Amino acid sequence: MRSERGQRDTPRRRDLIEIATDLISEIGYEQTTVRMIADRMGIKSGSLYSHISSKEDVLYKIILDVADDFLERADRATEGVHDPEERLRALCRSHLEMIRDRRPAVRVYFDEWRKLGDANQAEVIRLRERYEDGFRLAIADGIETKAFDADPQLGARVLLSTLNWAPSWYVADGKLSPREVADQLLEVILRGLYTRG
Amino acid sequence: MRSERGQRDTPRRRDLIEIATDLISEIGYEQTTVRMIADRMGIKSGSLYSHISSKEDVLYKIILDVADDFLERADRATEGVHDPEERLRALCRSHLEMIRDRRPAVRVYFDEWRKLGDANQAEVIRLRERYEDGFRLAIADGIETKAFDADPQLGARVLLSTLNWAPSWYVADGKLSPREVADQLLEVILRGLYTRG
DNA sequence: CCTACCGATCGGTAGG
DNA sequence: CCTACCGATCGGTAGG
Repeated sequence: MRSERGQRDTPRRRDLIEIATDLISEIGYEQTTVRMIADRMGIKSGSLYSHISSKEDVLYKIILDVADDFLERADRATEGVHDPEERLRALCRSHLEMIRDRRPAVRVYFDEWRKLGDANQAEVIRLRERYEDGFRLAIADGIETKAFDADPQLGARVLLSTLNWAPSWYVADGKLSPREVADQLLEVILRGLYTRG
Repeated sequence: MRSERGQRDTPRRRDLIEIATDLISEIGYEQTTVRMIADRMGIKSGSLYSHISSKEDVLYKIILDVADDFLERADRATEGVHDPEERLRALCRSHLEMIRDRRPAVRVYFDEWRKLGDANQAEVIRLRERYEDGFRLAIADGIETKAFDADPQLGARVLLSTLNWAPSWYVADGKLSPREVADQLLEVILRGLYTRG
């Protein structure tokens, strides 16, 4: 039962995860060695294994945490918001805020999830689907209330593609806030979805 | 001078590149070993080096070729087309055709370009920028001729994000042709860019 | 294209 | 958390 110690959430383990997140986001999961992580922690590589059970465990922890955070933020942002357009706006803002707040972890989430084993990968996909369904539902609702007019799948595809690609173009340099960017983005996309009539 | 032999474009070398493309697209660059490539060619791993000079050379060849192909197809597709909207339509169709025709190589292009060394990476970025500029120019032209009304950067961002993310959602399963998908996509995005007046 | 091998490095473990 | 190490595997080379 001693291996359970490695799974508990201790401050030292959190350090490890944060250091690993930075490294993996910079040079990739495969190129990040357990020795690099240990070096930055100021310990020997063998000592890592009193905090973790394997290298993949670290990756899984990082990615799962991002998936959860995306979902939690989305839930909080849309709490009590019923208008479909306002829901979409809140979801987009929340998404961009997440990128702003946790850029390295978000990069790992998008770039490295394929490196997980099959079971872990399946869980991440499940969470991502649940997250994206929030967007799809808001768009479908918008169409039902006759505010939008378009293939809901197509509209969701355009919006989610733009958001999923956002780590490549959205730099939180202080010039534009997540709120402003989300509003600009939705101005174009919603106008495209609105019925002409 | 003997190492030059490894750089020439021979049928055997083309086999190697194709096999490597499939492997890398399936399991990633790092996980693909020179021994796996050699196995699929039916030779020993050491013998690979009469065709290539290094593993990264293979990756660079694959990615550079995709970047070139994207550009060539775009040039051909827009030859003599002057209307901005028609140019955009041709560019989108060409992009989706490329994904349909060369999916594994395209995946390597999008997923693995960061694994290249700095110099090679810079060249790939240069070509990608040139490719994307074709889209940006068409949108800017559309705005200048008063057909579109929006921040050209924003419109290009939405369109290019959707296209760059397309390997994740566009499956050429025979149901929808690149032409049909491009038209549907542009219907939403262009409507979003069109001025209300 | 093969045999035979290289130095380096990898993730991970045993036993303090 | 350390020392000391493990078997495995990596990309690549020499010399046919």
